Amino acid sequence: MTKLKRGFYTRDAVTVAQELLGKFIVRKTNGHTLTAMITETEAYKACDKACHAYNYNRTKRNAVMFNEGGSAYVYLIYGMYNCLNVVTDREGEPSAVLIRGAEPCGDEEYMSFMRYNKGFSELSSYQKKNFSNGPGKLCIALDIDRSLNGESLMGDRLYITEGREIKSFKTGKRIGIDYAEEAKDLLWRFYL
DNA sequence: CTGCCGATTTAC
DNA sequence: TAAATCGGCAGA
Repeated sequence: MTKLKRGFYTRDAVTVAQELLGKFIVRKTNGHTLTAMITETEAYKACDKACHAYNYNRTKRNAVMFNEGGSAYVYLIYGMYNCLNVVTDREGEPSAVLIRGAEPCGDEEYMSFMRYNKGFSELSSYQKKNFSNGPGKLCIALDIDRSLNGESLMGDRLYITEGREIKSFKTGKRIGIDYAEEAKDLLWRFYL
């Protein structure tokens, strides 16, 4: 599968969020190549109160969001979970796409041990259903943490490739941002 | 330095 | 339904 190039990422976050559906995340770690198909995304932009870089406010944490599109933004939430984002748009325009969910489709066995410390075939149907259907779960399965913050997606450790052809997708309000006032009703969540 | 709270998950 | 658990950030 072809690795996505810079030009894919240097566009508006909402566009990138929609087009990321069906693409494959590839993560190389400890000699393993883990793969998962993206099934759910959310867009975040500077004009949006739910965004870490709202109003172009720059902090130590969100610094990579100001980069040119094409790197990873990984942050810790609730003190214990990592969330993977894809930085989008041009340099100086802080925006990103949160990867909220993905379906395992390559080296499930290794991912299963990362997540549940047991083989994929031993998982209950409940565990399979909840394998990587949330941002924190996804990062556990793919062995992603803040050491990958700022990592180039054009590199070899973490990147995204062309994927499945998507005929249609659903749209909704973003999750967990009730504090964001008027921005909370934006339909910037996309899923299959 | 203090204190609040979050782009969540899981277990009770 | 609530606990777990800690870094980021604002305000003093």
